[in-house]
Amino acid sequence: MARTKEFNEDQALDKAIEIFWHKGYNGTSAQDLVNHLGLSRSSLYDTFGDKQKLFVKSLQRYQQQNQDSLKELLENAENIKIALTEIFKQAVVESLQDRITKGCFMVNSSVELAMHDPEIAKIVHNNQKTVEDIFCLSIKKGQELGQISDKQEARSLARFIFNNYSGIRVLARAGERDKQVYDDILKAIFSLF
Amino acid sequence: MARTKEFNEDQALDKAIEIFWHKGYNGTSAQDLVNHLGLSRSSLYDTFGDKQKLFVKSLQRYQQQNQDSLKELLENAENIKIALTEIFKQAVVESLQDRITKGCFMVNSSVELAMHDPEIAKIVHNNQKTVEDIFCLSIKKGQELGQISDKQEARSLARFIFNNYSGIRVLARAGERDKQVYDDILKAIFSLF
DNA sequence: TAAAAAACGGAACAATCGTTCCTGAATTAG
DNA sequence: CTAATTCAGGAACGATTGTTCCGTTTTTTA
Repeated sequence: MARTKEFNEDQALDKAIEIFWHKGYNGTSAQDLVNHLGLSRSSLYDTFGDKQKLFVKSLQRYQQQNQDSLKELLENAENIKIALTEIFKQAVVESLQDRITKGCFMVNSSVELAMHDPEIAKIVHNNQKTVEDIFCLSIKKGQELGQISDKQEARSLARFIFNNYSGIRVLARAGERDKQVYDDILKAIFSLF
Repeated sequence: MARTKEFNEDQALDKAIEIFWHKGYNGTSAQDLVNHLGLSRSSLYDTFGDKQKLFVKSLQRYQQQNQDSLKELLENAENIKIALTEIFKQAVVESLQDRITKGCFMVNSSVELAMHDPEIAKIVHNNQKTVEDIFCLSIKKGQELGQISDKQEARSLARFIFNNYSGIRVLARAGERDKQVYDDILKAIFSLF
């Protein structure tokens, strides 16, 4: 009876992620969304409700994507320590090649919105806990395998890793383009493992 | 001949820092500024030009205040390593007692604006360089005094410290209130020194 | 073919945005 | 006292904000 949906909702969400990530929530106007998603105003509002709902969906999708790839990367790793360094090196590569420096969508949203929007705060906290747990489990495994020093508790190391990941993403968002700066930080971080 | 200025410009700037810090640039309206600074719309615009100029002046003042106190703290320290841990412990205390979690005004501004406002980007980069240098000099001194391990280069450690400071401020901004989380991070950081 | 739904384009909404301008009162120094 | 300047208050500016609504076209399936 009815016409079938033409655009893929997830593809639209990926577009939304891009522009929210780049410009932030307050910096992105409804017109920006229309232009970037390639949808009409009406379709956009019919499909996603309003700007805030669209943002929340975008952030949740981003979170899921990142957690999945992180999990996969660490679970399939032969050497946990090497895998962790690879994750950071990858973040550095992205930061350097990013012509429009976007940083991390989750970090950006934390800073901009967590404080004023309880729904965003919930997502941020959930992300923090989940990522921390992923790190912690892997580090424990690495310690059992003798790949990572067990001088420090796994939980402490996981939180430490998470903290430095945030820091690096802020650095990238601030526009740092000197590879040496990142390399210095990475050197210090992984001298601990 | 003329009436003298009644309000102190620096006091007004301190008020501006407060609200910009709390709400961000885009989140702070002209009306917010009028209410919080206690100035009339006209006085505000006569004195500071426009919103962007006021923001820049606020951020510059914040930067100066922080760099001064950081410099003083480290220069007067007997033991550099202890002084560094004190700086971080202080940041944790502030993060925990901050009922409205503000994080760090400089970090917040980096994330929100550095990418879209070249003037802010300049301030952010200048701050990064300056703070890094302050850390680096002190760490060198600490290494010469045998208070800090010289296994790592001072420059690398300075950048590492800066990175973790950013991370912690993001964590605070995101609303983290569990002291154990901060303590775990600090423990890991300073096991390196 | 007819009904149902999807999508578009665009007009229109009230609200808020940053900013400018004007008036009038307050205060100062000559 | 007078001229100059600083404030407050508020009206008003055009622009932009997020959002709603309507009319039309397109596509689908029963």
